[in-house]
Amino acid sequence: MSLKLFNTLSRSVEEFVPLDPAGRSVGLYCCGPTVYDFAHIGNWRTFVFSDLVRRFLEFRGFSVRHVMNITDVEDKIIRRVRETNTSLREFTARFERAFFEELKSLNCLPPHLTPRATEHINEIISLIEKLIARRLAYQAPDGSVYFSIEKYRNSGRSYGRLVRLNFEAMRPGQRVSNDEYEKEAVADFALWKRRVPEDGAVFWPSPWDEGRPGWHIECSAMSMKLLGPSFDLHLGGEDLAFPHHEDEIAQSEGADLQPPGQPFVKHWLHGAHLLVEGRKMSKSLGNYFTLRDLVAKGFSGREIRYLLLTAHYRETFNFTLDGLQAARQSLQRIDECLTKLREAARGAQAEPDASVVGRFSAALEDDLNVSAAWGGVFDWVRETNRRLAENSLDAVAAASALATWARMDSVLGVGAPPQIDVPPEIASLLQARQAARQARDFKRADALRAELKAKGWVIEDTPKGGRVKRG
RNA sequence: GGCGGGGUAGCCAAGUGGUAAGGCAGGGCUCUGCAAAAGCCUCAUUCGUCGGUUCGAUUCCGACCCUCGCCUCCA
Repeated sequence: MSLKLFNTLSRSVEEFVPLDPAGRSVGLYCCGPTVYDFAHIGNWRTFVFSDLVRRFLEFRGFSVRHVMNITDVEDKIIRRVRETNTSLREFTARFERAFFEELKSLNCLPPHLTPRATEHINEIISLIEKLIARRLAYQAPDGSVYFSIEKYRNSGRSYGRLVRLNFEAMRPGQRVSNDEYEKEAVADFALWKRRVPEDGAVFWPSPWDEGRPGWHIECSAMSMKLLGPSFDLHLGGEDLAFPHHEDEIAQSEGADLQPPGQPFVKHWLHGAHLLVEGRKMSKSLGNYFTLRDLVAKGFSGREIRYLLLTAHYRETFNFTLDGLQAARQSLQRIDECLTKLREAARGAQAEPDASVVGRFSAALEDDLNVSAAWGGVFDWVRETNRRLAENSLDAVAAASALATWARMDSVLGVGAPPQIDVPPEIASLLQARQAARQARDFKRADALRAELKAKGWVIEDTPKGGRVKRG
């Protein structure tokens, strides 16, 4: 079965066919963090979604080159650098480090390349030079360089392909008036912002005035440098479709570096936003969570990842603390099954169950229908538990089930439960209780049970004897 | 004003022109000395409202109600 993905360009689900004639290599670019603060749960939804795309492509046998930019120069960053009286690098390094740590705690595979905007100033400048040479960009009297959307449209290109734009009906928002530059048209956007005193030490020399890159240009410069002028997949949150991605297309295709007839990006994917506790996330509503906020509430990256992966990426998802609690229970159900399988497998090796993996894969091939994929996972868990309960799984069958999980989890990335070693002290208490029960000394047995519980271990009595697990 | 998502059980969430996946919670049961834990079973005559098309609509069409988002800070 072929892989189908929604493409924002066509607003329809399309078969994914890589540009690589061999059909094997895939270039994947995701808009990464702007490192001015800790990423919030909405940001993380997008990054977990990107990770799902990357993992599933690899699952399907593609060789993926995954690039994620780090935007480390931008208005908010500069303002905070000024306010905190630090250097740009010192300021951004802190959030960049936190970002990668948190990315890891959500079990997202690290992108192969994570270029920083500040380390690609030369590429940015040369891209702007190309646009000026093609007369699509101009230096305004204020010294900044802008991209002219009108000239771009007049050159036969279309602007507004990701979102339907009605230029006539466009009601200039308040933000436009806040953004007072001397550009020729309101819709024009900055490629290079001339240095102003508030920028402090944050500026670079350029063929124009000293200054810094505009917001969108770094993604064009870095993605084309690392993936080529035309590549397969570009991902980001839905809000980035306009203007960020629209402007990226304009800059990148305006520079005309693509082979004839080939687009800058073949396939655009946008992840929907999330609501938190049914409301749009905002600091004043108290429903603005960073990853560390949730960790402080006792939730693990694994639980958060699971919850973020339960809903389809194009649907607005309602992220709640109750949902996180439910996620914990759901994972426990999987963990129990896996733990029992490990006992039953006794280290045997076997191949995955092709029909279970096939159903799982088919669900994701259908525009990443992760909910349907989980449906298959839980049907499989139930069936496995049933066979485990009736003792009809031999070691090889159990090993096959474990291999089945491993295969699916290579995409899901929620992992197997950690193998818990029972300390000798606990094991001997358990043994003592078993002996007491055998001797029908229930008073002592109950006392030992209470003692174990006090030490944080819960006894699970089964027909085959007792087990303990962390309570 | 323009454009685009949504409204499916107590909560979260798939899905289909032919009678509603899955998870959590709830209920029942099994196991047990009693518990706990775990497991199994069960849980929507119905998919925002009203019309239309159809043998048949939750699904297609129309209208309406509600809700969320984008329209140059944004994941």
